[in-house]
Amino acid sequence: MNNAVFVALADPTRRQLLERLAMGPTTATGLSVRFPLTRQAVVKHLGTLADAGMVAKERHGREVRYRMESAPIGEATAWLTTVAARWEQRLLRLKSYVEEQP
Amino acid sequence: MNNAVFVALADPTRRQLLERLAMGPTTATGLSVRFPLTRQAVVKHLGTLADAGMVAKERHGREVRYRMESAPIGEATAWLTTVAARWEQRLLRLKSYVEEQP
DNA sequence: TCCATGTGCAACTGTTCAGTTGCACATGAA
DNA sequence: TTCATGTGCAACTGAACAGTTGCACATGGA
Repeated sequence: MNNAVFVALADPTRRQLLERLAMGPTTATGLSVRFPLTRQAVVKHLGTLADAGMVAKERHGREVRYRMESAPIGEATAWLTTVAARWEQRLLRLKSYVEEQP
Repeated sequence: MNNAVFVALADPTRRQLLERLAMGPTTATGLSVRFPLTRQAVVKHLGTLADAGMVAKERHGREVRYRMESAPIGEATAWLTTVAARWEQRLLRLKSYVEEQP
C-alpha cells in the first residue's frame, strides 16, 4: 500500500483541503483565503497531497489550479476494506464454530 | 471525521500490526518477536491504535491480548468514499454538460 | 513600460513522534 | 518462596513536519 496516501490523509487540514477540492479545482492563493493559513502553508499541504497522487497541478496563465485525483483514495479504500473484511470473516468463522458445538 | 483514525493509519508499522491483528488477537510481546521492534515500541503503536478505537485490550492471566475493532475502519472508508464520490459526480455533470453543447 | 497579482524557493522555529533504554511491578509455575 | 515471564511507566534522543517570514521571479493588464 502506498504510504504517502495515508500520510497525506493524516492531517485534518489536508482532509479539509481535499473536501474543498472535491467541489472543483482552485488555486493555492484562493484556498489560503478561506483557510486560516498562509499561502505557503497551503502550498506545502498541496505538495504533500500531490506526492500521494491525490492532487494534480494545472497552469492557467499566471495561476496554478489544483485538481483532485480520486484514484489513490480508491486504493486506500480497497486496503481498508480488505483488512476489515479479513477480521469480519474470522469473526464469522468463530461464530459458526461455536454454534456447531453440542 | 475522527482524526485519530487517520493518524493511526499514517504509520506503515501500525498498518502492518493491524494486518496481523486482523488474523486474530495477540500480545504486544508476541508481536515484538515477529516485528523488528522493541516491545515498548509495539505497545506505543498499539496505544495509538487504541486511541483511535481500532484496537481493544483484554487481560488473560498475566498477558494482555490486543483485539482488532473494525468499526473505525468503516467510518474512515465512509469518509473516503463520500469525498471521492463528490468529485466523480462533478466530473459526470461536467461531462453531460459538454455533451449537451451543439 | 510600470505595477499589481500570483507563484517559487529557502531558512528558521517549535512541536510532535518513533524508537530506545532502564527499572519497577505483577503473575503463574515449580 | 523463588524465579522466569509479561507488563507498565518514565526519560531521553533524533528526525520529521507544520507553519511562518522574507525575498526573488513571472505574468497579465493599463
